[in-house]
Amino acid sequence: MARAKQYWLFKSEPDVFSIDDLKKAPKKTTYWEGVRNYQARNLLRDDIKKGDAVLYYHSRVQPIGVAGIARVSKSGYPDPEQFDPTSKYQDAKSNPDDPRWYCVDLTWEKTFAEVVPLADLKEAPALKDMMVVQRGARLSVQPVTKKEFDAVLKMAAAR
DNA sequence: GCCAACGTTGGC
DNA sequence: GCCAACGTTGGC
Repeated sequence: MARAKQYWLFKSEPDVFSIDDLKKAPKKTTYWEGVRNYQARNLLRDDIKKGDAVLYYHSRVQPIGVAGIARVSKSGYPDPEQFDPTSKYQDAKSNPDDPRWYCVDLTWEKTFAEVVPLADLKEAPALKDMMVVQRGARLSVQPVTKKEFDAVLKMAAAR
């Protein structure tokens, strides 16, 4: 029985890994490593599944906002970097038999002609409950409703 | 670059 | 188990 597709928002700092970097990556795919927050980890491990749609959000660097769309191409699996001593994401306390951190694979799907800026998201009545517009929302992987997802697509198309 | 808000750590 | 101190995030 097919599970209903779900929607998410992934934050990234574009000077670290932008949506263009994702588009240029081999097979336009990367693994979303380095999430070291338990709430986000739980989503990656338990809830985010292959086929889910993702709003690709650029934080910190102007223009801040949703830059495009990506798709989850592999469901949650243990983040290999936690066991890599050369990685800055290594976590020596994580046990390979019971990994602490998870990642998913993300594939580029679409880059908007223009970033939909955070300021516009904040002004849209349909998005008033969206997590990313709330003050102090730091979760790097956030659930998004279908209604919110569609509203962002519409705003991107209207720009 | 600043700094407020947040999550995590660690002493007690 | 509390909570102060600390490190990080992220909008501005």
